[in-house]
Amino acid sequence: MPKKVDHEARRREISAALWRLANTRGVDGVSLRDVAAEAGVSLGRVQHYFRTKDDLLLYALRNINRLATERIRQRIEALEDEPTPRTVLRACCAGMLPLDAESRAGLLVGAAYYSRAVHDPALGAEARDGIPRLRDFFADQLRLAAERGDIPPERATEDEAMLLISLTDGLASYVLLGVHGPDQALALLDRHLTTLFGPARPDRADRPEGSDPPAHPAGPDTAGRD
Amino acid sequence: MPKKVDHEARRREISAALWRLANTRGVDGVSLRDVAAEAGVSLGRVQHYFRTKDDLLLYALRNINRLATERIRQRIEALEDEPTPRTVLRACCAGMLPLDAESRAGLLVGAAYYSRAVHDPALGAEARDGIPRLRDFFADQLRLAAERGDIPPERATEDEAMLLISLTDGLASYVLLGVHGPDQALALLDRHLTTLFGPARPDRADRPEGSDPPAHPAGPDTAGRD
DNA sequence: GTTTTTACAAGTCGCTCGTACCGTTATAAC
DNA sequence: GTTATAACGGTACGAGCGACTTGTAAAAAC
Repeated sequence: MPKKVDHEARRREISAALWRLANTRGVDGVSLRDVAAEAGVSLGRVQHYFRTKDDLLLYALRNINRLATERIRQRIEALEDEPTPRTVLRACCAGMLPLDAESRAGLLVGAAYYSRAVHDPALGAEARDGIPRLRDFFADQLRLAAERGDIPPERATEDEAMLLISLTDGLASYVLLGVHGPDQALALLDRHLTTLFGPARPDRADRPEGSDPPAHPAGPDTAGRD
Repeated sequence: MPKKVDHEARRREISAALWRLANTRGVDGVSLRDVAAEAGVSLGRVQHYFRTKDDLLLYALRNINRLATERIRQRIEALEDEPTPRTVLRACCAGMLPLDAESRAGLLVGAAYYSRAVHDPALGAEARDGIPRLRDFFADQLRLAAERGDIPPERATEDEAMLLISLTDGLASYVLLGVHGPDQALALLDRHLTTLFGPARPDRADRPEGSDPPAHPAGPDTAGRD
């Protein structure tokens, strides 16, 4: 047999090129030739590693989701040793917002996929299936918060979790559209969390918002700007 | 001069055909020939009324937004003679959700545009400019509510308005994706409004949600199902 | 050293796309 | 009637698309 190459690595390289292009042009505006050129390889190579264009698209979407999940997980682990549910939830939501170039790119590509997923069942299922897991995780955190007395028990529900996810998603999409900036989105998120948890407790390091200051001076989970 | 036709009407007919197709295939998946066929006219006619494809797309988007605005306005006017700010806001938000076939189609097309608007400045501006007006309107309603003592004054802000808009947008996008149904989205919206306004007041006809019932038995602003 | 198989590169095919152009008809102005 | 022009329908063009096929080099297996 001939030289063995790392298939998975090659596929990642190619899908990375796809992201870079889809980032500025949308998924539908990218051809296989574009991807090949961006990746600096031949069209034949792209087709060697992905049977069809849909193959490539699906693979890239899966990886986008995987990376996003990983990014959020790291954000959580980067928190202080014993984070409160509130801090965990804030880190999760912040991870879903386009706060830095990388997450912005990921969301931009995700948005491009979204409009396809709405019509394409295969993509739709892929985009959909992460949500329930996220919701359950959020709900767990809310229940934890209720046990600690941080929030009233009647708000520790899956509905409340879904509300938080939907809100964050809406905030993110408006950042991408340019309706408001990443910092405003974060401030709005904090405002919602404050109505949920009440003003941030003084026995905790995470700061609430005052009347108008930026609401997040330099927390460990605060990403840089766009 | 030859026979005079209603240009505006023709343009509307053609863009209506575009919507019908974009509804199931996305904007990028629709060609001018498709539009012509769907509208039952020749390609030449489409080109006669829209110089380029972008012309058609932009016109259709403007009309989508106009119709959506109109639909919401009608929802508000359909309310009881002296609606509370809460009722008005609920009607607005409900109007932004895909509750019936028409609004679902509109949002589906809007979603298809969204992923283009993120990259295309012209479309982006078009999609963006309605938001501030909506936010201001929401904020006015919140201030009105604060004057009536329905909500605490510190929540009658433009931030709170933006929060409500973002949440509704997120809810809508998840309905389109199939994460949850229209009724669940409405229930979640009501949950948020309840945390804002408190449990629905008994001196008002608008019903709150109980523990699990559909949360909106037969209000005048409750659209049919999908 | 021969064979076999992988990893490509390059070219080609059939198709669809947006756009441009041309021809025809019908009507309003004169 | 004649003419001018809007309102089309039909067709053609060049580009770009995804998919496919073929050619080739090289390394692992024997």
